[in-house]
Amino acid sequence: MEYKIKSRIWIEVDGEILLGEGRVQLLKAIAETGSLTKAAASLSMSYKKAWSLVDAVNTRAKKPVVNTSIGGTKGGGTELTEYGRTLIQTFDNLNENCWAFLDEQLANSEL
Amino acid sequence: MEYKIKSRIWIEVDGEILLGEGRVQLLKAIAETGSLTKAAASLSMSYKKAWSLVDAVNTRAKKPVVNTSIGGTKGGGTELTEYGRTLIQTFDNLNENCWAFLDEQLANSEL
DNA sequence: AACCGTTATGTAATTGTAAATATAACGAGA
DNA sequence: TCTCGTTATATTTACAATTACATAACGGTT
Repeated sequence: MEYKIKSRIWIEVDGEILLGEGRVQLLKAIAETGSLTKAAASLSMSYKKAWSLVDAVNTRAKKPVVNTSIGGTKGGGTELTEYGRTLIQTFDNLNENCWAFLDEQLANSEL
Repeated sequence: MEYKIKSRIWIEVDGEILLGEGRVQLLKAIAETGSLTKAAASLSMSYKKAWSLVDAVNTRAKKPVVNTSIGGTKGGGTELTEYGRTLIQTFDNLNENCWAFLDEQLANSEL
């Protein structure tokens, strides 16, 4: 019966989405699995969609966010760059700060 | 080329959406037109969708947000309650405070 | 040279959401 | 009592986003 305030944040570049919660989740799955295929599967997401999301992030960010390799013993793989990791870290920080801020704001309102 | 941070906020009750930006916009249109039909049209939204949104807000809020009347010379109409107006007002305040907070947060980050 | 798991990309199929359409009820005024 | 614009609701239609499927390329290893 209580009101709860929720939010979603995202970062844009040139009016297009660079990074949001879904993409961060995907990047985290890539960091864990080392593979875009496995990351997509772990999120029950089609490979095509996962690829499109990562491609969008990679081309719009100021620096590359992932390194990919094709072929070889393991078939290839996808790994986060150092910049990719700081991007995720910063996003998570912004998000948590935002939630705390909004909770406080709502508590101070008269609803 | 610069990163910009965006956000959307909404208020939930029992895990369901009570009020978000779209619903606030609709309530504002109702306040201006005095009619759900006209409000929907002014937002290029189907009447059915508009009605569903208003109904959801009205049934989940702690107090009614609109008063409706059917029939009569003007056919009827929909008007905001006092509580509806304060709800809108508070939502807009929360939203603007959130935007300002996030802009500041992003500026203080290293992205 | 053949194999394997992966990245990369296009096309067809599906499905879930939104819109369009139809219908009923209401009530003040002419 | 008839009209008119509105609220209220169900059903059908259309569309857009997502998934599913198919195919090619890659490069260590065997």
